Amino acid sequence: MSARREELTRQAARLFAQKGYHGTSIGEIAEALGVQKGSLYAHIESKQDLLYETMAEGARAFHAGLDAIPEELPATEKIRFALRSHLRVVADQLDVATVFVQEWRYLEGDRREGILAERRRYEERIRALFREGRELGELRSDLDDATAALLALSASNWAYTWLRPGADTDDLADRFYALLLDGMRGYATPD
Amino acid sequence: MSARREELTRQAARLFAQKGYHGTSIGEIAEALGVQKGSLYAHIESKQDLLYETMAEGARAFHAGLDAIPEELPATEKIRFALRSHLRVVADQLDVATVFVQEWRYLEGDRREGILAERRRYEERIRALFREGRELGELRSDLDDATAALLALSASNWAYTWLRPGADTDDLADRFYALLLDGMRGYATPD
DNA sequence: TTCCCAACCGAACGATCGTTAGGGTGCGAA
DNA sequence: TTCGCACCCTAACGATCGTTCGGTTGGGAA
Repeated sequence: MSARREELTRQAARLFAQKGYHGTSIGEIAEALGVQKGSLYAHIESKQDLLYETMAEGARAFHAGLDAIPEELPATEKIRFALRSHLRVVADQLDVATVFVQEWRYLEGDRREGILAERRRYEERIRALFREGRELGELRSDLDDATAALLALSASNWAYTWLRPGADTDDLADRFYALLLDGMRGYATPD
Repeated sequence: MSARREELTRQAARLFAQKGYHGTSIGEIAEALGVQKGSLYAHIESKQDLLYETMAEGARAFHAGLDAIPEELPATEKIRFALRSHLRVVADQLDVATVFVQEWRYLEGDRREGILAERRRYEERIRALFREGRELGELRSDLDDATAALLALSASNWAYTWLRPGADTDDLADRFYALLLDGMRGYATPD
């Protein structure tokens, strides 16, 4: 993929994140590149291509974050690292993450199913961490791990709306982690 | 507001939630009402009107939920009721809530500022509950209430993506509440 | 020096968009 | 019986949309 082509995808992701897929015209993307809109079709076949590529990049980034977590860590540590990874992806690739999280429904055709499958797989990988934590006794035995994963994933998925680039996402993830694991009540944190 | 007019707003909210504001055409809304698209302009002045009214209805519903929480309750109970209220609004008015949460950025003009102010005020009301809980000693004294509110609000705001109408939202809210307050760790729940 | 090819231009295409205008219909109040 | 009004239709408007196409350009490989 040529440098120019990557610049095109980057600008498209930026505009899709800012104004939405349907709210962004091919003309605007071309203008961001300093080019006539017809010229874009030397690089792409359709506007959908740009959406798909941004989504694929998002899926790749989120999964790569989980892949980097050492298998031998305790389940709770894996959860902590998963939170860190997720927030870091959002902060570092805010445009891509924003599009990945909220523009996927405008994907059409076969590609849509593929991306949706990647999204489901990501959620399942997170859920598995909580299940593992419960089964290994690191988390309470009566934990409803589906609800727990839902809570953590929901909070993470919402992050694109308030995370600003440059934030200390590791620290923030650790704060989330501490709240989720030990709770907010006064008596819940023995030292 | 006439019955026909309310039906129009309802259908618009449904389509905006399903296909997005820019992804929904006036023609589609008209078709849902069994009417020619030009006929809609006997009821509205512009497509923006429909978006604004859905947003305003969302703001009203979310705030009304908080208004109904008795002032004399302990802060932690208020938090539990706030979670119940939020999830109930999402489940009962899924279309309106979906639009309120993710289509606000397509609002234009003065109305946009008004709706944004209502969104900020809602977040501030939630944050105040956690602050109150900490100050009254119901929550741990070292609680980072901004982060705590962010965590709870993020999870709630994401609910429109997975909540299905007819779900037992009170039960789900209580499960979220229990996880947030007491944590997921094994030793964190004395009886 | 020739050739290739990625990149872009300029102009146009049909389709669809939100909106407007003028006229019609039927029902409830006066 | 008349009137007003809510509601709808048909037709068209200009604007903008995504996309196509033949032609041009410039720099690196041969």
